Amino acid sequence: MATQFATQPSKQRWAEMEEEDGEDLDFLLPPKQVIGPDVNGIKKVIEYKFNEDGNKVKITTTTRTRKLANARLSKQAVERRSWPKFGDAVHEDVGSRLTMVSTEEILLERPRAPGSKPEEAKAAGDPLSQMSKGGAVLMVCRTCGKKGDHWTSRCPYKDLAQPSETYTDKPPGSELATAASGATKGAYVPPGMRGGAAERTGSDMRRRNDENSVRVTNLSEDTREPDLLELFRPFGAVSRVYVAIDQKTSMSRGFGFVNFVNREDAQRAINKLNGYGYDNLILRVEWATPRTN
DNA sequence: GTTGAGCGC
Repeated sequence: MATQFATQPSKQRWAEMEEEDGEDLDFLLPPKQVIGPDVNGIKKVIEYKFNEDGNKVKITTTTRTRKLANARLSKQAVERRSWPKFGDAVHEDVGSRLTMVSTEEILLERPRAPGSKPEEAKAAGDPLSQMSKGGAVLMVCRTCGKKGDHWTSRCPYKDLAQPSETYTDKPPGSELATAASGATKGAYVPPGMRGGAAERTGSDMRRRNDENSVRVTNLSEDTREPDLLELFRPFGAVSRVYVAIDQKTSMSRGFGFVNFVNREDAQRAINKLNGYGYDNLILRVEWATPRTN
């Protein structure tokens, strides 16, 4: 090759010619042909090109024009186009095609965007304090301030008294005590947890927190521990949140546990959140049986 | 249908 160039410097290889002067060779090709569009909207374009090897190639492109797309509309759709215009388009010609672009601002927020929860929880500290947060959303619960999850009327916390934080601030006969005792019926209470909390002595209350363990099942697979904490925190001090993770797939197994410092808070959470729709699923919230090891 | 990890004298 090198010697070729040396003896015949003006002669170039095909490949090089095509790269550098390819456009100039187009005159060697037959002209581009356009056929149609026919009655069906089919349009054919026949072109000729040189391929990589320098050979002439015929390229046929078949396209459908918009006319065909219209022709394929249902008869009803076509008929609708002849209807008189109404509304803002009332002054338009019958045959005119008018597309209205809404200027209304519609803000959509993914209610549970991945990773949004922990920061939000950290920043707000408490879901109840999120009420003061600004921002345009479609749905903001006026009771708990949670956005995009439920309306005020569906809020699981809506008729909930302030969560109890300590053991000593609950006078007997208060709304809290009433709610706790009234809600007990129907729900399974493990033997170790039976009996009113008010009757408990100081030593009973110093039980391990695991005793106030609440099992949450039917969680959506993208529910994480911060989400559970956010969901259960309004009922009272939460000592532990756990979401079971499949070791193989590292996906949620759809259940978890929440431990409350106070048993009665756990009971109220069970009463309020069992059967509560969360992420399109109906939660099951019950007392957890002690873990077996 | 659905009930947790890991520690290791």
